[in-house]
Amino acid sequence: MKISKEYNAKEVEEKWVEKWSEDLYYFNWNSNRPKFIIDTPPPYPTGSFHIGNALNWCYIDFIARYKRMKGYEVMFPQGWDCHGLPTEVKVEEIYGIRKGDVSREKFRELCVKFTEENIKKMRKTMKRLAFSIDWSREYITMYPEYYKKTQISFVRMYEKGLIYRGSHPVIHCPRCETTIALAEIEYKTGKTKLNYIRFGDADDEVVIATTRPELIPACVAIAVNPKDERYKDLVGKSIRVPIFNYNVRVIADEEVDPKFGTGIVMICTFGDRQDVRWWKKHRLMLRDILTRDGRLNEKAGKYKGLTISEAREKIIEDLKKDGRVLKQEDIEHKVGVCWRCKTPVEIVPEEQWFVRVDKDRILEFARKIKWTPKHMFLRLEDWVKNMEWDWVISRQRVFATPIPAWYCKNCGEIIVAKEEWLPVDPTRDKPREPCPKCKSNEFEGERDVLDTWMDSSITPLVIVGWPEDLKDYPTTLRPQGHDIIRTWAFYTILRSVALVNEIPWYEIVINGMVLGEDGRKMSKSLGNFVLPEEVIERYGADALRQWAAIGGIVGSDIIFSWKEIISASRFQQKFWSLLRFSIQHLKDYYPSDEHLSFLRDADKWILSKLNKLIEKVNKLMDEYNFGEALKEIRSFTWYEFADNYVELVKNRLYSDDEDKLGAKFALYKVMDTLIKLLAPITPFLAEECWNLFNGKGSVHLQDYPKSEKRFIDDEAEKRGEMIKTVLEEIRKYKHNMGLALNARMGRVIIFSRDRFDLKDLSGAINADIEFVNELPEIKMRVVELKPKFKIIGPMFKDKAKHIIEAINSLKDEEKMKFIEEGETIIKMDEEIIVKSEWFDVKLEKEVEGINVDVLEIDNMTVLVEKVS
RNA sequence: GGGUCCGUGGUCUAGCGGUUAUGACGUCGCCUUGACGAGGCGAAGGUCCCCCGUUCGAAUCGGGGCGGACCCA
Repeated sequence: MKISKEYNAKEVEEKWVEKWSEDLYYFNWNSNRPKFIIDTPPPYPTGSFHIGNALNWCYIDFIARYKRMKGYEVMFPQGWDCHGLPTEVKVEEIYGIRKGDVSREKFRELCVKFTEENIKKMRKTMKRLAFSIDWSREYITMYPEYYKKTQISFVRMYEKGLIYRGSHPVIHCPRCETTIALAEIEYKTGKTKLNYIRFGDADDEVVIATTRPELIPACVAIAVNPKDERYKDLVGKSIRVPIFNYNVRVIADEEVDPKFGTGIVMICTFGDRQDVRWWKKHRLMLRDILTRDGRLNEKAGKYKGLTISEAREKIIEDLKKDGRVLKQEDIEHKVGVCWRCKTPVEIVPEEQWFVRVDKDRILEFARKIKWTPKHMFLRLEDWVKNMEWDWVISRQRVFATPIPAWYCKNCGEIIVAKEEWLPVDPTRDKPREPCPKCKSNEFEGERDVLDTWMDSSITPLVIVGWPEDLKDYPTTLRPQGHDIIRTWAFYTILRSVALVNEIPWYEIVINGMVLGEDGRKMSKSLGNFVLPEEVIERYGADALRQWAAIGGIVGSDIIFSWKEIISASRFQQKFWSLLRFSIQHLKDYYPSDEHLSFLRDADKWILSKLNKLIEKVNKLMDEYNFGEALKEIRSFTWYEFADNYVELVKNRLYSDDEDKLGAKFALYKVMDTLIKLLAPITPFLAEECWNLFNGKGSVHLQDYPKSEKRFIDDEAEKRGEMIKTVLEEIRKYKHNMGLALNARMGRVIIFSRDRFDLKDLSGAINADIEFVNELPEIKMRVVELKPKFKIIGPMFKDKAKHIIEAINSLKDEEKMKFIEEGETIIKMDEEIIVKSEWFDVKLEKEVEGINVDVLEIDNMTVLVEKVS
């Protein structure tokens, strides 16, 4: 068979994408193998599988493929978290409509269609990247069979009293016109003005400082710090609110910062979360002045209908006319914005659905999960401990799972659907029973829908058969990014505890974010954005996968780097060349233990190193340290196997000697092993090589290599290392002498106490080599005595320095005597016997009378006869 | 302001009590050697952010700075 000289990654990969059968990765509940179930992230179907997703999925796939080869029945499912604002926003954009312009059904339909197209695109990229997903288990949260489960989870939690309807201030996005969760806020720094505004009348004037003058009509109290001497007398007084002419009380609270502004603050319903805290604590009244599309309402009097920023200008203007604005300072402040549309959010009082958050219980369960890396648990802990509010799950949108509830028109009773009624859309369907309280049949369907996290926080349950048939729980592993610990990880733990009183997974592995080549977050606006498709087009999927493995450790952010991609693809070329070489020599060869007797030092050396490599790689893969694992594989392949072993045995392989069987045996073992070790990381390269090398089945169905003790041989390794060292030194020598590396050279004489196999070495350097015991004509001089601190340090502690100084100050002939006799006596406070074995000795040797070059290699002296 | 992670040749990175401080990319020189010129062989290049301490010995441990990233107020 003709094998092309160049490895064409694109061609090979596209071939295997076509050829691989999808059932290669089907999960079977009936298998006897131990189960390994991965709760994979259902991405949001944006239509583009970006490089950050790719990193995450590479890690998952490394684990899935590795565990499969290790004998596990691996479930690698794939879902899509479809619902939510971004799609609604996108659909509104595409069709130039607002959600209210068409019927709910029509709007939902448009969203579904849009999402389906996006999923199709992303699926294609994922297949091209060789992710070993079981596509037969794909779930799509916007379809009734899935959202029915979301609704069941809602009903069950409602029945347990874990979901309730209540009135509470919530975060509201005026652009999206919906409530959002605390976790969905982002903070942005911006400049604003701090306004000093005079409240009250002539006899009791109060100057407050605020960044939000438009909220003056929502002012319900004025607060000062109780320790603030300046305002002692103010507390308890009633002060008039300017323009709106009603009175509010002055209260005292420790949380007022006396250093901010004037130290007097107005409390509004609601300017920020601190206002909410004060409002609750002091049982203040409520003045809700905002409409849900971000305008002021009738409570704001003449400012009714103005947007927040219009109102701010107008009110300041009016206050100025009245001489009530004393000062305006520019300040930096952080403002909470909607993480989807970046509009500043407001806090408004609302009737909403909430999920109770039992912080202690969630943390108790979260602690039972094994976190990789460990410190990521702290992020969750930090978040949970600082939570003040329950989780708001109702949203005023359309494209989401409907809340299965109605309100009785007659008596106002809340009717939550029975499980057997699900799925339902209460805006269309009716309850199947009359109102249990008043027997009325008139209902108002709930128009609010569920937070998308309600869909995606039950994935570990859904993939193992809940609610019909929960087969195996907790699942094994959750892989995800650190950006969604406070959302997805947190919600999933909460829901698992609430629904089945269990942790959702035994382990959670957190991956980092991908940064652009400039080290900043990858984003289109920064121009450092790279698409996986672009990398695949230029260097192939395996190269991208190698980058993912090697670029960083799990948990830390990783910088995208074309250099890494290039060096990955070079490694593939190198491996390909090795494969071609091996195949050429291994035609019709199959390893047999009968060939063990033909193993020479070089063979034993590489086999020993190979088996140690297997041990290391297994351990590293178990720890999800893919980078180290791949580095070990690469450096063994390149620096031990290719550069040295192959060079050493070439001569034997091209000869007719029977001991070429030893070389073939080792060559076969090494290639067979390396292909399998690489399979989880570069599945295409491995499959192509396996197909040419072995021809039987898929490499992905093979067992992962296990280290064979019988090949681990430290003595052989030592001899091999000596051979390798001599080879390298002679290469260097030839290079310095301007000789071609394969040029015939003069006789080589090695003076050494150790003996090793010279046959392959002789072939590799193209020279005759022999050992000698005595080289009487050599004169030796001690050049350096390098102390072995590991020995001397602990033995002599602080005296070590003096002993070393004493030894180094010996005269040349005394040093020589010290080496020959093996010890000497140093006089300090007492006499100390110092052994020469505590030092690394560097000798210089000179030869008289022969025309040779002398090489010092470790403990050997190598003479190279000069040929003129 | 709080928490977490991190500062190692030009760039990125490994090492986390004793190494000649790892490797990649880049740079320079030599070589078309029977797997590989998108290759091979070799070389140059480092105050391991700064200061103080622990120790016989610190890139590595402790303390304090300085700087960066992320998460949260």
